[in-house]
Amino acid sequence: MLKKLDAIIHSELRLAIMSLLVSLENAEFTYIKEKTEATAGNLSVQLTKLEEAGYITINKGFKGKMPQTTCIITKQGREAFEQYVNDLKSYLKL
Amino acid sequence: MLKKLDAIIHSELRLAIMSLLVSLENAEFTYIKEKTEATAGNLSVQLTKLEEAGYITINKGFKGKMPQTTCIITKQGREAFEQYVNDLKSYLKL
DNA sequence: TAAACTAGTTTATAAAATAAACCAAATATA
DNA sequence: TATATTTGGTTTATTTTATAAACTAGTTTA
Repeated sequence: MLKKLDAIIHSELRLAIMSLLVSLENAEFTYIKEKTEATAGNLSVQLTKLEEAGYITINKGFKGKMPQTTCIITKQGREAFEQYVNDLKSYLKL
Repeated sequence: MLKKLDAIIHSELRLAIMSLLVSLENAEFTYIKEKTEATAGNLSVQLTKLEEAGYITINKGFKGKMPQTTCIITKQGREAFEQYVNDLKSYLKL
């Protein structure tokens, strides 16, 4: 009856990250931090988990002289997110 | 922007329990266990947490000679569930 | 040049989920 | 009629996860 929810996505902060990334070409670490109001440490950890799951790719570069981390959702990540939303609907009767 | 999700409800098993209870007058422990495919131990713990949060009431009695635990969602629980669904929608853009 | 700030990562701690072990009573089986 | 086995749970221990704190490396500003 109830589908198992993707645990990688279900975590609140990772869900927030994914929901930002699905509708964005790419997003900077600092932007995600601002939008989610997460601490840098927590964000760093959760981004790494999403990357390890293959749901996002993390790009490190520089903006001027300052380091800059940008994130992009992968095809796999987009699909997983859609699947998660569908699974969740069965819980919420949406 | 993103509302904080109710942590009590967000847990996968508790979400499954709540989603069952919102559309049922009451449900037996064994019924919930069957539907959610949770272990008895995990279910026991999560039901207690929902009760402590004031989201359900747990009733202990007997069905014939066997012990029987039944759960009912409270008004507060119903409201919290509705709030959770609304908050979640902002994450999922539903 | 020292203080404060930016952009993070790593590590330690707290909280949560889950599993394993246990218990009491009922029922089925040899 | 003993004795397994099953039912319906609870309690406790273990694992996993989330979060916070501490740290690094470099930059900007006073």
